[in-house]
Amino acid sequence: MIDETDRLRAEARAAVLKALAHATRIYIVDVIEREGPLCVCELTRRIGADTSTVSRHLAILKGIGILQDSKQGTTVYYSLACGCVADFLGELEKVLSALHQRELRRYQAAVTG
Amino acid sequence: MIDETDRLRAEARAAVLKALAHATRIYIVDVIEREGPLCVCELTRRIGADTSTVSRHLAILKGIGILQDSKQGTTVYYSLACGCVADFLGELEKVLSALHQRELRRYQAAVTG
DNA sequence: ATACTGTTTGGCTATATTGACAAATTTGCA
DNA sequence: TGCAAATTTGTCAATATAGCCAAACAGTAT
Repeated sequence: MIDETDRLRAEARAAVLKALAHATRIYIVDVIEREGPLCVCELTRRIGADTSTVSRHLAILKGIGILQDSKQGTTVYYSLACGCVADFLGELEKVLSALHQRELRRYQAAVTG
Repeated sequence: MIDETDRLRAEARAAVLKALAHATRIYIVDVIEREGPLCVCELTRRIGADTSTVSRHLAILKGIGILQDSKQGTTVYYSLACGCVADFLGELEKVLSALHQRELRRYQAAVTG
């Protein structure tokens, strides 16, 4: 049976991945990483969903510790809680392009017969 | 509104993250990365779930292109389809420990008052 | 106090995910 | 041919997730 340490590690990793595993949330992290802190209303404008929906996505990212918030008046700005996320996104992008390469090769092979 | 390119990138990233965002699946990838190709029955033994459940998790990972399979008799061995996954797991681990550090500091701050 | 803006939360429906069991499939072998 | 082992697939119930609307909440200014 699976080792207890391995199981706990798998669950911790899965929790972080789950927090990021949504197009809206990964977009939020990406755009904040590129442009710096943004408020809920600005993110809502860009995403085009209900404010409440965006707020809930932000709460998830804050909950896991990836984002932090700071209030200025009625406006809440969200920013990255740790720089490590940028490297993570970089590796994710590498995985993505590797998978894409494989996809292309498989397609070539299928066409070539 | 959100840029079309950004939206597509976010969805592609989310798809990969979703495939990995489950304790059982991230465990599977991790153990195969450490020990090499393993068959469904061996993985089932370690995970302790129904064979059909494990098989479905494997199908998800194969579907996104992270794993590949090869049949030997009635046995199916699953292996990593690309080495890039190891680096990805490494960065994930860094994120995790950074979040853990923050957690600790927050705890310290709470105790110290 | 009232009104206004920005944000979060309650409540609900719709959809997706997970996991087990049973049944079907594939392959090897007597 | 027929049995056994390994794996996949059909089906379904339980649970989780996502989204919206409406309502509550927090600041700011009139």
